[in-house]
Amino acid sequence: MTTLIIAEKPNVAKKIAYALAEGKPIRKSMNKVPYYELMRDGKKVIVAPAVGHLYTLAPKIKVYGYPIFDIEWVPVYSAEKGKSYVRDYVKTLAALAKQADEFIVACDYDTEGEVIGYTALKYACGVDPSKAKRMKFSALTRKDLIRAWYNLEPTINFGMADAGITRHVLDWYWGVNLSRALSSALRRASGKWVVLSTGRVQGPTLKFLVEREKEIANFKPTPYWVIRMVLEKDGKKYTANYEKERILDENEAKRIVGEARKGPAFVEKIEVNQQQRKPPHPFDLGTLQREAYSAFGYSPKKTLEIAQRLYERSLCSYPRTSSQKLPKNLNFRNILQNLAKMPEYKPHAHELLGKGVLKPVEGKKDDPAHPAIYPTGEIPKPGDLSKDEQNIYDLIVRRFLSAFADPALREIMKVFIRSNNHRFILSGARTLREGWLKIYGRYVKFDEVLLPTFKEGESVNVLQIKREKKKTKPPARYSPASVIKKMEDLGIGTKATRAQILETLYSRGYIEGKRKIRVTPLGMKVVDALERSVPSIVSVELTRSFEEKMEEIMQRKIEKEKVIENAREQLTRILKEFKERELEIGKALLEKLIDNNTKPRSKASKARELSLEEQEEIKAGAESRLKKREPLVVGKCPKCGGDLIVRYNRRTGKRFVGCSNWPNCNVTYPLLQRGEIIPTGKVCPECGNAPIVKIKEGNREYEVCLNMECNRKRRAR
DNA sequence: GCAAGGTC
Repeated sequence: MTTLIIAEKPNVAKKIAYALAEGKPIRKSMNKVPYYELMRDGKKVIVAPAVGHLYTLAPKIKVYGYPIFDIEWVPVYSAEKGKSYVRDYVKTLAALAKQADEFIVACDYDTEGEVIGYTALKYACGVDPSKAKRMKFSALTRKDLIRAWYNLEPTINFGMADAGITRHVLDWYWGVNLSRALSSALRRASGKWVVLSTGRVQGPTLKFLVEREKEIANFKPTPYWVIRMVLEKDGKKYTANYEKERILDENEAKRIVGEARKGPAFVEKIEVNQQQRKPPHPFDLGTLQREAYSAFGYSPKKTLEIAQRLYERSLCSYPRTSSQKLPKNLNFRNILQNLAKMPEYKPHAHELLGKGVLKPVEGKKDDPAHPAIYPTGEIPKPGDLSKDEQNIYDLIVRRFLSAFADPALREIMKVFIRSNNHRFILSGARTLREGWLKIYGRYVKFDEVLLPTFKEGESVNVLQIKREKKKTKPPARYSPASVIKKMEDLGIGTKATRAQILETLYSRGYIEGKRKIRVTPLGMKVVDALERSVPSIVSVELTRSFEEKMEEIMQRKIEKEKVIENAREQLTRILKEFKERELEIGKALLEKLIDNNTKPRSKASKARELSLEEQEEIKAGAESRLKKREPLVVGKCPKCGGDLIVRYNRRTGKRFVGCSNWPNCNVTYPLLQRGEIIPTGKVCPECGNAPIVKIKEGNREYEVCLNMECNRKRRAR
């Protein structure tokens, strides 16, 4: 008797083998694919891995037309580029199956896992899937795996397999046929062949990006006013805000300023509150992707790739997880002791080890197959990690450590200042006890606004009360990180595919912009065309209806053939109409202008907007993020003694030097727009008050006095 | 050449 256990991936095969072996399993390999042999209860057991899906759907007929419904399962290496490594896994499973007379599927217990097991049995092993048993476990611990071994399900879960197969078929029917239809329409109208695509996830994702684009295009800014009080205490200046944050009427703002100016101003009330802030929950993939984006500017795809490399080197746990919880039986103490071998984590790890009880915070989300992402305790050798890997590793380690740390304690202070019949609020905040911020503080930012001590009733030295005109802003553009979040919230795509689907939208030319995503005219028109002809493909409701059907199939309330047949009929109708209107749809895709909802922009404004955004992207670049908080100081202000710093005009993006005490001090100097600015610390000897800066442009360097009226000449260095 | 879903 030999039993073959099929796991979803190599690492899981290893874990199953080690859990079930009496003693140690023997690691062998075939076609460079690792597998394991062991004895259990007098039986020889082989544990071998798949690598995710080994089979995929492909059309039986290789002509590029539509509609196509005649599809079959084929090995992924024959259907997709870059998947040749899968061949070795299929070959290995096929060979091992010949030695076996009992088969057990031990893939993840979900619909995709069931399909992986089903197709592996049927096509790679050449055995009847109904002959196989099922190991069912929700954690990869020895205990769970042994329990699963002794409580084998007599068959695989055919309801789940059918639901999964149906999902594959429906996605293929809708996605491939509509992608072909779009591409064909465009070719009909333009004579050119451009690959267009859409699908159950791409469609709604592009749609919500388009909606945001339209909101921005249609946005009409409305003016409002804010009122501020600048006051002085112990020689320092503070700004208090009027209790009503926005005033929509300028006359009202004027009246309030006039009345408030009459005074007298005094401290009416002081409110001090303390807040405990718990550490953030352990990382699921989506949260790691967002954090890596905001800390380092990495795209979600890049973060997943880096995390996968760390995982392959055993430095962190499996990254494709939606769990925010750490397993209870994980040896936290051991991991902390190992992390303490690295100098940068040593003090933190030691402090936590001294706490006695190690109980991590956890988030709400869970994942049946994997825990949250944590460092395994394996230590990278110095210089082993690239900069990117080092960054992600640090993020994961610090997030893990801080989950065990004490809450931070914050103090929020509000000083209510009354002037005549009006009230202003001066707000302060500070951290009283750092707690987890000591470890993770570099990746989160809490305001530190220190206020001096005020007493209730004391009079306030008001320097100025003024109104400022502001404008409401359009909603912000999506970033790659916020797109992933939105997809999560809508429940479309999976943790493992969202980043990749976003990349597809870029590669189709539907969207552009590294940090602030803009929908291109092509992207706008694709959504417009689909909305008119196939509205369901840009709606999240399609995913919802798939899910309902899958649930019914799992519960054996409906047959998968029936669901597939229904989709086929529905699509046949839709695609027939699409084909009849192909030329018209293709012409609409070609139109130069975006649809009526978005105004065409003038050349000038478009050019300015793009360049501004590009500048913002560069400025907001990951490397400059930390620097941005510390502006470049080029000298002291001759008028008030403040710092002269390099600032950027919000509207034009052009740089200039201004005083850090703005708006109380209005000293500014123009700057050349090109070249690196290097402070010299010198004051101009000619005019005696403006700073001298060095400008470095390529290989040229020269020093200039910032004062335009000064006679000092440029000096080459 | 097309989807979305696993995975190295």
